[in-house]
Amino acid sequence: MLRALGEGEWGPGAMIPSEADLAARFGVSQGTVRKAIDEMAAENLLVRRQGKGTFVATHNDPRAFYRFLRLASNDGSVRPTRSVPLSCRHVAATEAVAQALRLQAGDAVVTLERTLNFAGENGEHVVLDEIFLPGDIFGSLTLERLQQEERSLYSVFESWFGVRMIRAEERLRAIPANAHAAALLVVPEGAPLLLVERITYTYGDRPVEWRRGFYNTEHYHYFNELS
Amino acid sequence: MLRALGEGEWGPGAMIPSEADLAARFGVSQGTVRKAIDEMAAENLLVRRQGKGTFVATHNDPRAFYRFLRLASNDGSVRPTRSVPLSCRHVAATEAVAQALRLQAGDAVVTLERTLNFAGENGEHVVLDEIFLPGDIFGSLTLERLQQEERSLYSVFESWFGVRMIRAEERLRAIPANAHAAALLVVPEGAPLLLVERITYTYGDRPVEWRRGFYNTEHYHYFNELS
DNA sequence: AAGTGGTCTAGACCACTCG
DNA sequence: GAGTGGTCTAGACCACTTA
Repeated sequence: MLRALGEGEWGPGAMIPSEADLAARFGVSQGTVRKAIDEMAAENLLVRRQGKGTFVATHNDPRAFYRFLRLASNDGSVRPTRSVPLSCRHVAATEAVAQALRLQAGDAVVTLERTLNFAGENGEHVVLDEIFLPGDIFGSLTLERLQQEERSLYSVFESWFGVRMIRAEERLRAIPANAHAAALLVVPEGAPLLLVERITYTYGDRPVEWRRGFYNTEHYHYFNELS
Repeated sequence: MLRALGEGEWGPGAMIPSEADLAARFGVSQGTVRKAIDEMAAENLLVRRQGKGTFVATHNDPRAFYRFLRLASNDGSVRPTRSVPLSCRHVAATEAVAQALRLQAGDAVVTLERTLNFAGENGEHVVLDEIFLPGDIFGSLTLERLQQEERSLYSVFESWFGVRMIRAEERLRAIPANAHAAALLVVPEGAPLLLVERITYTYGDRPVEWRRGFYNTEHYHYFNELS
């Protein structure tokens, strides 16, 4: 019911009409609108704020900056992260990339490399990300533009390309570090790394990002809640 | 409101009173009861079944047998698992165990080792679990009794000790296989393994299990949904 | 004070299950 | 057909935010 509207009518961060207005517009009662909004809020599509209104979820909100980052320090300390872009190239999709992004092999793809840094005594690089994005949307991405950004990648993607990341699926494995990752993460070649493969979806379950993250889990870990 | 009741009044798998009965009992309307039940169902404490009733969640239900197991085959195939108990010893809690289970170092603890097997061509052992349980609850656990069981561990714990696992926190790291794990999982010593540390909680956020799972992620992976 | 979401009510009707 | 959860209504009142 409201899903179709959520896809275009109100931009990220915008306030949607009040429950009473929506009820009148759709010819249902306020309680019904309320329930629909509740469901979308449970899916992190909307954010309610009492006394203010209901807003379209956005990665530009500091509260949601690291919504998809499940990394925490082993000793419980919380440090700010910094993303360091390394490369940004325009290539043709390999079979694997095409399958993940539901493209044809050979289609235009933007591939991006970056490390995640945690501030602190040693300031080590903890994550190396290889990111693949469909070229038809992200074709104008360049390393220079990224290097001038302080915000999170998803925040940038949202501002520049209007792509809101809604949900993601991750697959985790333990693998030996290859030479490239070992050099960037400053670990011996062959050292165990946590490989986090992520496919990120936007509205309509369209995959818009494939990401392979190499995590050095010596001082950090991936956390998860099960219920 | 209903939480206090959920802790003892109705057993696992039992049907709770109808929404109308509960409304009368607490002097609120059916809609309010409904909302409370909705919230508990969202936390997997209750299970609703239209036309039948609302039931207390249980690990004995086939639908929930592997609620906490986030392991899937890389090729998408689904195979039944088999748990092979290896040892069951009564020991004194080390510092690490005591902290995880909120006990004092030296308190009685039951430690259990088992592998998880996936049926199939090769029938390999994919997971080695080291499980630590508070001795005051699980003191009567023995290897012999476990070996005669076909059900999941949590299902057994629920039947034998009345302990329902409600939620869990997991921390994941990549580590090199030690000699013990390498032998049981049939991988070279030092091969990368996924270490999944889990603390499992029962009602009242009481930790009742600490588990260290060593996952061989060559043909399987840990999956997760982010939203 | 006006507008927002948050909670609750009392009742209606529907969809599903089972004897 | 009786009993269950599933959905919806129209309205009341409360808590929070902002001007």
